[in-house]
Amino acid sequence: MRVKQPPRTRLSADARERLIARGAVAFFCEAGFGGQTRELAKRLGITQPLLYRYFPNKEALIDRVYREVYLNRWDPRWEELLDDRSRPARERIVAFYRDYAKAVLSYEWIRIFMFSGLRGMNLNSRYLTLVRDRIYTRVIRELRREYGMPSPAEVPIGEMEFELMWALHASIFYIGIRKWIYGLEIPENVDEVVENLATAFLDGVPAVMAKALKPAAKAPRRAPRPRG
Amino acid sequence: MRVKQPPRTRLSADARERLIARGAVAFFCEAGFGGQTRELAKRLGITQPLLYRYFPNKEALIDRVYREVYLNRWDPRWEELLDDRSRPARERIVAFYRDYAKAVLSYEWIRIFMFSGLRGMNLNSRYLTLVRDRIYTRVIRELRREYGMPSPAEVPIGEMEFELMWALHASIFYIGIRKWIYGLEIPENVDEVVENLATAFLDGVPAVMAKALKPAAKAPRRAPRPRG
DNA sequence: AACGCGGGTGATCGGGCGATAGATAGGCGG
DNA sequence: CCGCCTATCTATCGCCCGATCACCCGCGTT
Repeated sequence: MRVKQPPRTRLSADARERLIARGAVAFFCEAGFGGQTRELAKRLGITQPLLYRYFPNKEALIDRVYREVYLNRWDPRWEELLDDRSRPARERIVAFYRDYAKAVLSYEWIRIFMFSGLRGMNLNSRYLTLVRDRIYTRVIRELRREYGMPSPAEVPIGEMEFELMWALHASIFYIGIRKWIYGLEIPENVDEVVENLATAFLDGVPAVMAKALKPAAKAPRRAPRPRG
Repeated sequence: MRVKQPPRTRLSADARERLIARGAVAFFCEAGFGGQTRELAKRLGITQPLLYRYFPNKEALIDRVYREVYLNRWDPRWEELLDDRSRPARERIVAFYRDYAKAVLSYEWIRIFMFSGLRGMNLNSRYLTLVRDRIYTRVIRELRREYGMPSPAEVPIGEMEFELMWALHASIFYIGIRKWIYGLEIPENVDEVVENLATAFLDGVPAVMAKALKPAAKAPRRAPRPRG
């Protein structure tokens, strides 16, 4: 006797492809890219060979996952927000990080980001270069302006200033790592924590930046630089 | 004619086991735990079945890697260092983080830590609970003392204080992530960066802690607290 | 010199998993 | 209502990889 199979649902090629792509994101960010195509198919309620009608091989599926996750997450309004000088700089920066945290502190983003990094993709470095060029530079520029310091055009942004930005970025991103990679409990209202981190950063940064902008007041960091 | 094989080197069981264990750490932290036993054997210059003479299966090998990495990294002197009240608290804390960073910012530690987290091991959470209970509490205790605030026995450590510690931890750990997971360039002298992060933290923390210790001065974070 | 213990190897098995090929059936155009 | 297109399925291939087994051989002991 034939066992009653769940009825073979027939979708348009477009719809099915989108379903597979979305399912692949959910699956691979949980199981890692070592996850098996049979398992993915089972979760989608389809047979495994059907995946190969829409994607030539597993690698293409993974590429699609990358594109799905990396591309659809960048909000161009972030840059506008940071540039909008009708609002105080501090307010803009805090608003930005509140928003950025909301976009980035998700199970999918955090895990895919880690998996792709560990896999040796250069997607991470490309993405983070974007963050540095589009966000960090803007924040530093606006902060310098706020505190009456020379603009980046006059005095280029120093390594230590970027490190400060990295530290803020890290303290926010790590909340997601704690939750979705280590499986630790995190505070109920992440929003408040992010806001505190951003404001604490803004309170602490001028002193450090001022110090970094006066390199003369500081011992040269390494001796053997025999230059005229 | 027999091809000259690399001479079958015969070691004592102990020596061989240690060699395999060390090689497994190096191999798996690079390739991930999906790395193949044949590849590991090749790097060790032995045949793959020999692995199974010393370890019953791949999982046991991985367990050994965990033990190798997780256990040998905790320095009990850290706690003594933080407790040593003959030195100023700030100095102790900066010294600790300089040392801790040196221990933790290594290719092996960072990657194994991430891999084991993504694999769903609870080793990470166990380790980090240790860090919280042994380090964070100590740092907060000493800082409170330094700034004339009530001791943890009087006023328990609040969530926001722990979040501050997490932020510092994150900003240091993330340096390793940037380098060994994302493959990004990091500053030449990490020591200086870590020291700056620690001192900036120490400069910024009293204000935030003071605020956190006066919950009355702050709006209750959730409405349903009907108060006069 | 003979022996045997134990470290090391070659050959191979069995299951798992990516990928393919040919059969089947849903649904639209006529 | 027929016929075709194509989305989906069943069956299977071939390789990879963890694991096993039988055998080899160098060294210490007697």
